[in-house]
Amino acid sequence: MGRSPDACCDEQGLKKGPWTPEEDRKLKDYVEKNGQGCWRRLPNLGGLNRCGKSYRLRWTNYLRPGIKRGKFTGEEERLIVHLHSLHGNKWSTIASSLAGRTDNEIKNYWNSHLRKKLLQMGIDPVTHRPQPDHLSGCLDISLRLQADVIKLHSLQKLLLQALTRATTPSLNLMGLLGSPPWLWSRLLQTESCLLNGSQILNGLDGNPTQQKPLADDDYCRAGTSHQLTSSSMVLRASQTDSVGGSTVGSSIGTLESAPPTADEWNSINLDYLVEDLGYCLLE
DNA sequence: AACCACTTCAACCGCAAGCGG
DNA sequence: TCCGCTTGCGGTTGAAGTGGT
Repeated sequence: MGRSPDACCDEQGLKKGPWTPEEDRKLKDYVEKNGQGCWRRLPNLGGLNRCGKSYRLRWTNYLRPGIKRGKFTGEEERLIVHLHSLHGNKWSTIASSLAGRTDNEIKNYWNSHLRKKLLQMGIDPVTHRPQPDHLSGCLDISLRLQADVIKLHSLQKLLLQALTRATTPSLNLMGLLGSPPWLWSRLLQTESCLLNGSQILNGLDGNPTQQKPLADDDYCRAGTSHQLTSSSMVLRASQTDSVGGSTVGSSIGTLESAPPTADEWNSINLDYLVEDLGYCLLE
């Protein structure tokens, strides 16, 4: 299908390089009068002499109404990371979920900012999974920054909601997160009273729950385990916080634990949830 | 002030999909 | 079905900007 590479790009005499304000004005005037499309057939626009691709790119990435310029918000950043975990480098797909942002802008922002941020967290920006070599470093960072209790509370709430929804029989929470079962089991044991649902813990790893908090020894083992994942990193942070601060308990106590609908459950991406948690800890 | 290294991002390039003749 | 045109997408480039020495 198709044909060999676009011949127009090799044509001689077509202007390249940065657009001048005058060129922008002419292109904008033309599109506003005649509408977009058929870029290849655009006339010279009274002096403009560029490749059709150049017209389209300039219009869609810069001149089109509704383009949002400027710094990405934290919410936009998290959304991009989330969508990238779902769609990979499908920049146009990602851009369709961010009003006013172009695929090119998102791609640039990913390559210059977000990718590095994830690497800094020890998360592989391609797979969105932890890089084993960096896990211990992430632990230190996350624990240092957990002083931001309010932020942590809301994130912890999300995590606990997800755990609550894991009662859905067809799901295997352990398999989804890839965390060592003993770590999950221990965490859930200590949080069960807050969730008021210790029964949901039974059967997750096949072992009956025991109401026993994590010991320091467990943390040490977690920090040195090669199986440790970003999820357990975050869990450790939240666990420490919940043990040390009573306000966490009261906050979590208000959680609604109504069973989710199938759609609600399907919309949950636990990998993203965990990644997002760690991501916010680094903000 | 001059130089260098690094970062950012607008723009380009090659490719592939969609579509019509 | 085939062919060629047009558009859209994702990777890459390089000029401009920034910060450090």
